[in-house]
Amino acid sequence: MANIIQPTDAELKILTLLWRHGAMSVRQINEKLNNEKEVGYTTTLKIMQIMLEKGLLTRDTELKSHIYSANIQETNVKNKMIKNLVNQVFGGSRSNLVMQVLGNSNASLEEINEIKEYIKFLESKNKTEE
Amino acid sequence: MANIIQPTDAELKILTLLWRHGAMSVRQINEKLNNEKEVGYTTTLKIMQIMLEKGLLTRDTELKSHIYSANIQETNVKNKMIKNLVNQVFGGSRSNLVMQVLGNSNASLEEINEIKEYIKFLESKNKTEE
DNA sequence: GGTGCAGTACGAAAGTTTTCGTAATTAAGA
DNA sequence: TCTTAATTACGAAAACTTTCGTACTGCACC
Repeated sequence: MANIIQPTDAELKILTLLWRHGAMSVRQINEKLNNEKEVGYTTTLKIMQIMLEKGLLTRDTELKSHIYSANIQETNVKNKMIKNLVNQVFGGSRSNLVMQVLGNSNASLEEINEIKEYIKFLESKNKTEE
Repeated sequence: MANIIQPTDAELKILTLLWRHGAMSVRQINEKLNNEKEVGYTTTLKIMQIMLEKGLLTRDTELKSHIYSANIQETNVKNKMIKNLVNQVFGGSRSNLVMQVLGNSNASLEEINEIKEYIKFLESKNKTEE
């Protein structure tokens, strides 16, 4: 399996938009980015061209305005980022991370219930597999 | 409360060593860093001087070789990093992060049990507070 | 065919972080 | 006191990311 590259901040924002909304032109991405923070069109274009080089994106050049797609799996990137965080500051222990999240200040009852449900689901899934 | 600065990668490594092992000289930090990856002594020194300026560290200059301490709480930094990750790629939902961690490949039974225990503890703590 | 508009390509500047060379400083021992 | 070794101070280069200006391209419309 190819090693997952850790995207930069700007790259991550673009990937997130593509994961969420599907393939888009530079113009469309740039407009969405501008909802949060003003950024020039050619800036966005340049970043996306770099991402293309790195293999983070692919594009369809049929039309005049090229259509870009993410070429890296959302789950993989997220897992990679979690792994980095866990290794950097949680001594490699994922449960330490989870406990820090839950223990922190205002983990709502709702969130905790959601997680309990999910654990139940995982456990039932494991049972089935045995 | 003062706004927590997000430390850079190099800064985070140094903070982690100070949190884990307590106050140290630049020489000592540099040696520990070199266990992982070769880095020049003056590089480490420079980073630590910058961290001092930013207020991330304090130092005792009594002795010739200055002794540095972390001046920022481990928990605060970790929470800040979690918050950033959650905002960047989990749409602000902490439970999404937790579920991604748990659901990922090989969350061991042991880890899950650890987390279940912790949730029980949180719930009992809440009950007591009511 | 010429003009204008929207897009792409690309180099280079600006900003940030990391790295390191070199000079200044201090302390200890000959 | 002089020399040496370890340390600190500091500027600047190197590396990486983001930003943008400008030139080039292709197409539609007149």
